[in-house]
Amino acid sequence: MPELPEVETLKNELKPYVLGQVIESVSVAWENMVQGASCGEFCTSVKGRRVESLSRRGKYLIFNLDNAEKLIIHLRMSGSLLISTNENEPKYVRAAFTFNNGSKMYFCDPRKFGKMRLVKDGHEMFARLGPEPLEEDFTAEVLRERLKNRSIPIKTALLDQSIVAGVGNMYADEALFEAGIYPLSIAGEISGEDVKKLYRAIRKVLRKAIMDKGASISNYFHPDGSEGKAQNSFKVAHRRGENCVKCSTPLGWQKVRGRGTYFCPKCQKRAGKP
DNA sequence: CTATAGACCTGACGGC
DNA sequence: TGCCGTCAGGTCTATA
Repeated sequence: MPELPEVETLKNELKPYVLGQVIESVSVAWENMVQGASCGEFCTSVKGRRVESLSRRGKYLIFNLDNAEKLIIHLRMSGSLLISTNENEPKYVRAAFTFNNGSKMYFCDPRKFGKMRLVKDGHEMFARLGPEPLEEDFTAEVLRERLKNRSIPIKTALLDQSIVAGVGNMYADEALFEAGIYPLSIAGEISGEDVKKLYRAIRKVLRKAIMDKGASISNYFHPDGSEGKAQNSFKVAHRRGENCVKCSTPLGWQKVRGRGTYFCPKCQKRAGKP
């Protein structure tokens, strides 16, 4: 489920359940999801810590703990965090946190790609992440500079977290459609005008998705079991076989560096050199 | 340094 | 029904 809008929504929706709570215990069913320490060390260190605040960096969800350590969770492809206040346990539970009010937070993940780790404050975990696309310091000029001299497809560049943090496969496709840019355009060859369009498109698409509380596809649910509706506004992503909302041309699909890519072959022109 | 396959995992779905 | 191939919202690693 996780791209920036989904993680941002998750952060907001988890707050009422976890802020101020003390983690009484942790159990881990899939040990490979713990990084940076052994499973036992991880559980021992987390136990007894109070959650002071939640934050987000790129697609990482951060639990700021009362001892200045941070519990960092990445949901990767199929992870979700579910809150339960009763005995019902969801499917695919890979780790479970029990809070002092009796509620539980389940880290569910069918594909077992999700990761979590505990880091000290000031850890350089995020050193290589690019700018936050919704922050003020991310400008069209910054984007242009980061795409300069790159000979990779723009679709691939948008997925590179060191260029911009938080954009994933769905919102990369949506942003490129919004900007009218062909996904295989070479990143470094895109004109200044088109980079501006792309910059605006990225922010527009992400903001809209956050207002819609993220996308719920592939059985993803919010912590309380509700669903987001961002997918209902998708114009190209996951719309294989449908027609373009602007020009009615059948949408295209192809793999770009291994990732399924949806686009309109008519509206999205190759940017820069022909 | 940059760029690209491969690896990590499981489930759902379409075709035969 | 079963089997097989493809696809799924991500990122790390090894290799040119």
